[in-house]
Amino acid sequence: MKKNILPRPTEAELEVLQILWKQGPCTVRFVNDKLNEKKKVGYTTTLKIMQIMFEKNLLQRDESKRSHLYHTAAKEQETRGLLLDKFVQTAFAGSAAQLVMQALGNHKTSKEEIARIREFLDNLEADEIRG
Amino acid sequence: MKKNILPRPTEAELEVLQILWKQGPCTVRFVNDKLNEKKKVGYTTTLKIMQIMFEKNLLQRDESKRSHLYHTAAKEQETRGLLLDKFVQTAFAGSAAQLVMQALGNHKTSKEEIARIREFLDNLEADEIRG
DNA sequence: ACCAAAATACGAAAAAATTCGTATAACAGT
DNA sequence: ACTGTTATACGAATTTTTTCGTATTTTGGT
Repeated sequence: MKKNILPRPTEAELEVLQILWKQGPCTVRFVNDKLNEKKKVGYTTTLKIMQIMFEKNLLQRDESKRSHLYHTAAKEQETRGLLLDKFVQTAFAGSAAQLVMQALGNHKTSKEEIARIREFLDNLEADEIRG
Repeated sequence: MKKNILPRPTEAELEVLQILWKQGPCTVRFVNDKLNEKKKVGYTTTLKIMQIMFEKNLLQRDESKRSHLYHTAAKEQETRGLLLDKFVQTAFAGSAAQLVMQALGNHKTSKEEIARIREFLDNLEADEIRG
């Protein structure tokens, strides 16, 4: 099966994706309202961004109703992975471990989160040993 | 003391920074050669980018010789931290722990790296308990 | 059927980022 | 001092991304 390689979203596009990830399928109106909670942005601007994302296949939409319902084309994890790869490359010279440590250092991480990360590492190593 | 808030570097600028981080102070020529190991890019293009970075105070330079020697204005860690913050915000909805786990999941991390991350977590928690 | 409200489509302006051409200055070797 | 090489400065073209104005369409209420 052919892996559909989607383009990396721009920053404005990412803001839209965040909303769709959180809320599920939305109308342009809804996304625009959400965006405006953070900064002023015109409706047609948001519309255009989402239309472009549709053309790029970053989004799909249900056109059966008047207000189209948009949803993401790729899984949240997939897109984040794509962005992460690029980011590790360009900002951390390819070293994921470096990034991880800096991330843990900067943002104060709670005990619970640290615990979850530990668990995660356990599983990782377990997998590694198996193959 | 006033914290000098530098702008977030663009992608092209980041490529330059990576080289300077790795090599220390460089001439434009050197940076351009390095860049060309990965992709074709004209000398004056690289020059221009670095001049802009100089104007933005992302870089400083020694002009005493004919070939100016450029070096980064901020510490590697500082810049990475800045980029990381933004990235966590826009791609991981502010959750550093999420980012960490995805980073560890995607890139196969070696046992040694995992061990170092564990140590890091130990220290983190120790610090947390103390203060 | 008509009108106001709200949606999409489209094109293009504006802003940001990247690329490069040309002019000019500095230097090295002869 | 002359000449070719290599550097910087500068401006502008190109490309990418973001923003929005205007036209048109759809719909719901009267």
